[in-house]
Parts: sequence; structure tokens; C-alpha cells
Amino acid sequence: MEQLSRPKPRRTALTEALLRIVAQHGLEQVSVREVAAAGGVSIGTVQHYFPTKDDMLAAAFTAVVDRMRQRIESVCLGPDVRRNLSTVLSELLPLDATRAAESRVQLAFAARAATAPELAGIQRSVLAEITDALTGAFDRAAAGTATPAQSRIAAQLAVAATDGLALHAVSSGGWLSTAQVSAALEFLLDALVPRGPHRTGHC
Amino acid sequence: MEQLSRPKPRRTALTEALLRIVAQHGLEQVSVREVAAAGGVSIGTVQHYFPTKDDMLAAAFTAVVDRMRQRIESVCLGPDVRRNLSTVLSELLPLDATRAAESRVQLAFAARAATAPELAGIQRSVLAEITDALTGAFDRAAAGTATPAQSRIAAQLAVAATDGLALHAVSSGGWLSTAQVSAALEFLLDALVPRGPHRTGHC
Amino acid sequence: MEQLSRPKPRRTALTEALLRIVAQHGLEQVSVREVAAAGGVSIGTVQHYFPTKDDMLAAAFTAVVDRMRQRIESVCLGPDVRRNLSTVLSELLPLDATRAAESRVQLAFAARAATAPELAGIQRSVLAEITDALTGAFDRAAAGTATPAQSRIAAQLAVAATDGLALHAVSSGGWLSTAQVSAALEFLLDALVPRGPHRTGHC
Amino acid sequence: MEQLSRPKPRRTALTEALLRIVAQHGLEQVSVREVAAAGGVSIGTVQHYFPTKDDMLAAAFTAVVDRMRQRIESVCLGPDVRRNLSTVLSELLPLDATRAAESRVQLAFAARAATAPELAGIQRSVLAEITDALTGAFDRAAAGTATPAQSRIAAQLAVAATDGLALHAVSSGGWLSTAQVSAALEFLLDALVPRGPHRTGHC
DNA sequence: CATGAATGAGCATTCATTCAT
DNA sequence: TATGAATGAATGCTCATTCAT
Repeated sequence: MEQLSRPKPRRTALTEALLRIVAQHGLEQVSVREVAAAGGVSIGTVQHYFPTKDDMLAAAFTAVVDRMRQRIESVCLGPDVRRNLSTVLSELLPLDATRAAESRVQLAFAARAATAPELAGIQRSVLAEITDALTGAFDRAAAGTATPAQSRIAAQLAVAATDGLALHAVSSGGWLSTAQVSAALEFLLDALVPRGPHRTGHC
Repeated sequence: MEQLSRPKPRRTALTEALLRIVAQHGLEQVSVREVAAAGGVSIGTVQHYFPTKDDMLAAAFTAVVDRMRQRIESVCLGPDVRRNLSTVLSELLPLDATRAAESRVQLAFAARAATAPELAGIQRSVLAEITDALTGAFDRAAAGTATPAQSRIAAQLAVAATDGLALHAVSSGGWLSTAQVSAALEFLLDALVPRGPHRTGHC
Repeated sequence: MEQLSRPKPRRTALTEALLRIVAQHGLEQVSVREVAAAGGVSIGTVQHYFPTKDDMLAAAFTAVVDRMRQRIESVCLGPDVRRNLSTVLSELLPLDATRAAESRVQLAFAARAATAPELAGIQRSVLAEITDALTGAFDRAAAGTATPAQSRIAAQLAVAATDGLALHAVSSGGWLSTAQVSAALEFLLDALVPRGPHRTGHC
Repeated sequence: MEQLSRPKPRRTALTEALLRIVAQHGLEQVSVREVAAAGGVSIGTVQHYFPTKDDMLAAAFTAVVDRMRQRIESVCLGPDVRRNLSTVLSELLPLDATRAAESRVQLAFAARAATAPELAGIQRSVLAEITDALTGAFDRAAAGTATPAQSRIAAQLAVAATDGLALHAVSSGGWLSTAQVSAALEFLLDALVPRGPHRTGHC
């Protein structure tokens, strides 16, 4: 009756509170207590929405992945495939405060996924989705000079390199600057894709 | 053959017990109790060697890094730079059970380093060391066709891509096979370095 | 007879359990575990009511002080001021098992208050309250032959002497008998206040 | 061979370190660790001199009592008994920083003596000793107008009042000033002993 | 829908003590 | 005489979870 369009504001607010904690203090600092405090509700309320802590973590990881998907989908894609690749992958790099927080969150969940099968499933699906999309892009960029298998490997490599750069950037306390991260990504793309003609995009 | 004279100091045995736990169940399952149990000593003994848990974690991370360093240094290097790069970086990939465990450990510590400055310092130093070494290799491989700055970027990219592949392999529950991981690394090196002449190494 | 309707709130039961431990084994034997056991509840329950041990101690000290206040207020006061002083101060002396326990508790908290500011605050307020009351009594007893300042000093002295007697009685393992304690108090009052006429009180 | 006159400097240094801790942070903060640290020796060394913690505490309490005895004995006694009483009892009051520390220590041990029989024994003997000495003084001061039993009660009262004043002063966080404490003691002595002639002492 | 009482296992850490050197 | 290794119990406290309301 009261909430027609926005489905579950409370639940969403809680996952966002959780992600704020992860970005700032790491996944190991997440507790039902902390989430309740950060969300301004009681412990019981948190557990009303998420019966167990694992449920809460899975929901938060899903939210992260969705957020990332949305960000990638909303990117302005033009006719220049090379540039599109750069734009999309840059979304995964910690080039500003927002994306840095996102990267820390992603890294935290990925690390936990290494020993938590239910999180590994989520990770697997998002990797598959991104890789599939990039495979198509590399295919188009190669313009027939590469086999589909090669395009797929290129895509896997590109995503891995991007996540690896993000990993190094957020885990080394500033050893890798944002400029270096960007440069490394461009260096990779230059090696994988011939830079296309310089056209003005239409968005 | 392995340990005749020195009965392996207790301190080392404890960090190894810790790393076993991390590889199997993740960093969040590490507790003084668990380490004591896995090391076959009392809780008090653990804390005799490591006054705080953070001390213990830092010592373990240092041990991991040292182990990795040793492994890389003991790699058989031949005259073929391209092949050397492949050999060294493969040591960082989870291509067998041992290296998979190592990768899970590395990932766990890297993730924690994102919010734990003292671990970030260790991470930073090991990244710097590896990158420096690889920079030299890329410099030699380029044979004058690349600036030192370009070699450095290539090195950073190569390490990042390797760690990113390891990250995806261990965090996605088998979505990336060892064959795919290897192929992606070779694909990267092919793009960065012209494959040298096929000489027989001498070790 | 005692508790028909209200089943005595848990929180109160816990402070009483704590005070029982203090009276028997001293403040240094008080632990969350012991209080939980003595109160017949789980550790978690104790810490539901008292988030920290200091909270628990402060609540218990406050309870002691309140109990003492109630005891003093419920004392039968008659027209003979000298006798009233004796009656009230005797309530602070360990003349029977109940008051001996109370004295041990008071002493334990007073000693801790010497290095715990939050307990010192409670101690200060109860001393101020008792001293104020006694100052009035000494004033009336002097019947104009003493300045207010002198009455105040007399009150401070009387309370201190009483607490000192209690201190010696409970800390010397029976060196001071209850008879000696009583005699010393009467000796003090005789020296400070002329014994009034022997009237029969009306309660 | 090396240490002829001073008997056990190490042992003494340790009890003094312990008493420093008690004066500053209370008896409950005393641990073998802390004492070792404060004394600048290893834990093992502490336990070489004091096999158990109780031994250490008993030795420290004995040291306190001896120190107090020495202080009282070294007081300049003159022909004016009333003045002598005042001088001796003032030594037991926290009138300066040194004596305040001493009072905190005394109070801490007295409180523990309430539930620790071996400490109660020490407390009992020092109280007996002081009371005996004061009984003689009150006897002389009364000059035949009081029975020995009355003198004894007066002595017990005087010591108790003094300790009670010290208790209130150190446990109430400054509620009782040193001036008030002194005034209360004089008030008591005025009530118990006729002030003697004002002679010049000879020391 | 939301709360708070209650639980008991688990946490890192401190403790006094024993023992070999 | 002095040290440090080793122990295991105990500490205060946080935790996820269940349940009644």
C-alpha cells in the first residue's frame, strides 16, 4: 500500500550499510551488530531480513555485482571498439574514491569466495557474464583475424589483468598510482587490439 | 633426506600450521586456538612466540612472501628471456595443488592488506621486488625497442595479470581451468614479447 | 511472605549475586563467570544487563549504597539525639553477620575507589549525604554551644571513626570484637555529645 | 662477599616496585609480569625471589608495615603527650603525596586482608602494636583519671578514627581535604585528651 | 514488522606457575 | 643467580542465533 515502486528500502539500506563497513574496515569486521548499528536498526531487525549471517553476506555480494553490472551497462558505448573496451574495463579499476571502495569490496568477497562455495557461485556467474560480453568485443575488434577461442582467451586475460591491477592498487597501500593503473590497462589493450580510427562518439 | 639434524624450530612450525589453515579454510578461520591445535602445542606456547594475533599474521605473511621469493629464485633460468618470464610467472599461478594453496593464501593476505596497513607494507615490498626483477627481463627482451618506462609498465601489467588470473582461478570454484590460466598467460606474453629462438637451456 | 507478585528482576538478582561473592571472597574474585554462576544465568545474560564489568561493579556499588541508605532511613529515630547518633552509626558497624558482610563489601569498594574514579564519585556522594545528615544531628545535640563548622567536623570525625572501626574489625581477623567496636563508638559519642536525658522513645 | 651491609637489594627493589604499582593502580593491577617490568627484571627472576604471588604480596605488606613502624619510631617525641599523639597519628594520614601513596597501599592491603587470612595476621599484629603504644600514651595523658581499659578503648578509637579519615580521604576523590583531615584528628584529640602546657620540645 | 531477552560457543589475551638450563 | 620456554586455566568480551512478544 505504502510502497508501490521501491520494493524493499530497508533491506537495501542494510546491504549498503554492510558494504560501507566492508569498504572501510574489511569483511572480517562485518558482524550483525555492526550492520545493525550502521543501519540504525536493532539486531533483531537485521535478522528479520537476513536469517543468518551468510544470507546477509550473499545478499550483499549480489548487490555489489548488480551495482557493477549496472555501471558497466550504463557506460556510453560508441563505434570504436577499442575505446569501448577501455571504458568498460576502467569501470573495474579503483580510479576514484567510489571505485576504490568498490574494488576493496570486490576483493574482500573474492578472497572469501576462495573458501566459501556459495560466494564462489556468484563470483563465477559474474565472471562468465563479463567474459562473454568482452569476448564479443574482442571478436569484433579482431575483424576476422582471430578465432573465437582466441577472442575468449583475450577476454579472460583482459578481465584478469584488470582485476589484478585493482588488487595490487588497493592492497599495496598506494604503491600503484591511478595513473600507473590506467597506463597498464592501455598498454594491455594496445598489445591486444589495434587502436581504431579516431571517431567522435554519439553519446 | 629432508630434516635430519635441525628439528625445525617451533616458531616456523606454527606459521606453517597457520598457513595450512588459511589455505584450507580462509584467513577468517585463523584463531590462536586453531593454530595451537594445528601445531600441536598449547595456546600459551603460541602466544609465547607471537604476543598478539597480528604479530602472528604478519610473521605468516612474511613467511609466505619469503617462500615465494625462494621459489622464484630457484627457478632454472636460461638464455631465452621469453621462456624465463613464462617460467617465473607460472610459479605464481595455481597450476597444481601446492601452488593453488599458495594462491589462496596470497589472496587472503592481499585482501586483508586492503584494510590492514602493516600487511600492506609487506605486500608493497614484495610487489616492488618482483616488478623490479621483471622490468629488467622485459628490458632485455625488448632489446632496445622499448623505453625503461615501457618495460616497467609491462612488468607491472604482467604481474597484475598473473595475480588476476590466480584470483579468478581460486575464487570462482573451478570456472577457470589450469589450462585456460596457462593459455591466458602465454597469450599475454606473446603479445608483449616476441618469442625468442628455440634454444635448449642448460639446466 | 517475601515475594509474591514481582518475581524480583534479573538485574537486581545479579547485583545481589555479585555482592554475595564480594562479601565472601573479595572483590578480586568477582568475574563475569562467577556472577553468572552465582546468579544461575548464562554469561551472555549477565552481559546483556551489564555490557562491561565496570558497569556491573558500579551498579553493585550503587546498590550497596542504596541499601545502606535505606537501612539508615528506616532506623527508629526518637527525641534523644545522642541515642539516634548511636543507633544510626551502629548500622555501619559489623555487629552481626549481615552487617559484617556489608562492611566487607563497603571496604572492598572503598579500596577500589582509591584508584577507580567512577567508584570514587559514588563514594563521595554517599559520604557527603551521611555527613550532612549527621552535621544536623550534632548541631541539634550541641544546642547552640558549637559553631556549624565544628558540628561538621564532628560529623566527619564520627563517620570516619565508625568506618575505621569497621575497617579494623573486618580486616584483622577477629582482633577487634563486636563488643570492643561498640564500646569504642560509645566512647567517641560520650566525648563528643553530652548524654541526654533518658527518655523512652516512641517507636 | 660483594654485599656486606645491604642484605637483599634485589628483593627489596621488587617489593618497592610492587608497592609503586599498588599506590598508582591498585592491588588488582599487581601481577608477576607488572612487577618484573617495573623492577626491570625477568619474570623468572621475580619468581626466584617470590615462589608464589602470595609470597610476594605478603612480603610487600610486611615491608609497608615496617616502613610505617620506622616512620612512627623516628618521630620526635617530646614531653607533651597530647602533641606526641598528634604527631604520631598524623604520620598515618595522607597529608602529603608520600603519605597519600602509603595510605592507598595500606587501604588496599587492609581490604584484601578482609578475605585473606595470612594478610589479616599481619594487619592484626601491626594494629596490636600501635594500639599498645597508644594505650600507654593515653594512660599517661589521663594522669590517673582513667582506667587502663578506658585508655585502651581510647587508643583503639584513635587509631580507628585515623585510619577511617585516611580511608575517606583516599577513596572519595578529594572530597576530604588535608586540612579537614587534620582538623578532624585534632578535634578528636581535643575531646579525648586535655591539651597540655605549651612547652618547647627538645628535638 | 520489529524488538529485546537469553544463550553458549568462541574470541584474543593475561595469568601464575613449573621446569630445564 | 637468573633466564626464558612451556603450560593450561581464567579473564572480559563479542559473536550468531533462537525465541517470545
